[in-house]
Amino acid sequence: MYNSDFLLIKSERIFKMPELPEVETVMRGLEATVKNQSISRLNINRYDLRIPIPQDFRQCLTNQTINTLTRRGKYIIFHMSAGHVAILHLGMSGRVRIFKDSEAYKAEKHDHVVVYLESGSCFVFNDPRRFGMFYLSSDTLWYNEGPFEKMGPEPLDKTWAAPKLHKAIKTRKAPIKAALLDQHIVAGLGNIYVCEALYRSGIHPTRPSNTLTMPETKTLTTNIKDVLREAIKAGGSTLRDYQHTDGSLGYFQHGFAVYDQEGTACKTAKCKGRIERIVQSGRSTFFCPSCQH
DNA sequence: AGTGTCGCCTGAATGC
DNA sequence: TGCATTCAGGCGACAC
Repeated sequence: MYNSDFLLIKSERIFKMPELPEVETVMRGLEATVKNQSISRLNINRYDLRIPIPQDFRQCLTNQTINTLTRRGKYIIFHMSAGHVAILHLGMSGRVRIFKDSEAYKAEKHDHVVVYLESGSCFVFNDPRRFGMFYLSSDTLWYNEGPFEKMGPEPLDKTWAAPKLHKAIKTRKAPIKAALLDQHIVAGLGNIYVCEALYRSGIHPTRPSNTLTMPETKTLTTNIKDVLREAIKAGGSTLRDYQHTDGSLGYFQHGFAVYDQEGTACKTAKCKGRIERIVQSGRSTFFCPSCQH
């Protein structure tokens, strides 16, 4: 049955966790519902996320207006009228559900925060693993606090290009895979898009960061931007689809070239390689040993 | 300061 | 069938 008052923003599969494109998609999906809306009521079902929800969260936000949303790295920033910001991170398993009519809201396991708006809509933050966070800061201070204080540049920013990345990694001995996951070097990348970008660039994930040449770094920055833009585009089309379905679609209708593709044939033309999985600092890395050097 | 490891947490998948 | 084990990983804390 057509169900237009339920919009689901989530990862289709457990291993698809939110990285920059997913967070951007969630933010865009929320925007129309929350922009310039006053919060009439707010339910907090549990405070004990890994980073606890502050005790005054409800009091600080009730009857305040959400002016705008922005994104920084993997965080969504709710800019409130009275100078607060509420900062949301989806962690590993965080999801947001939106109900155009809050009467249609049905509680689910792990619904930690439910925000009711004056329009009659509501949205829900659900996070089974509780690795996410939802906390408060001030509109003038948040940018220089906590995870944002030393956070690296936005990869989709026009000013982020090869020279910046090269400067940041040229003294690093750590594998390029680890460097790209480091939010101090560049913001918003996670395991999936790092694997995909390195694959497209033909760069081996174990390469010490300081061995990347400027041309390789240029290829890498271009591919990082491309892979993120494509994912955001796919997320956007999925969002539109969601409004006419029961939420059975995921963010992406296409798969990944290497991520979770261990043992499959490399998709590069003429390459006879098979995708391998290795573990780097406790995380899976997927790559083609034949065309990544 | 840079680098690596651990713990947090739940649910899906796997093993016996 | 049922119970135990393994695995997934962003981020902060910590050790070296």
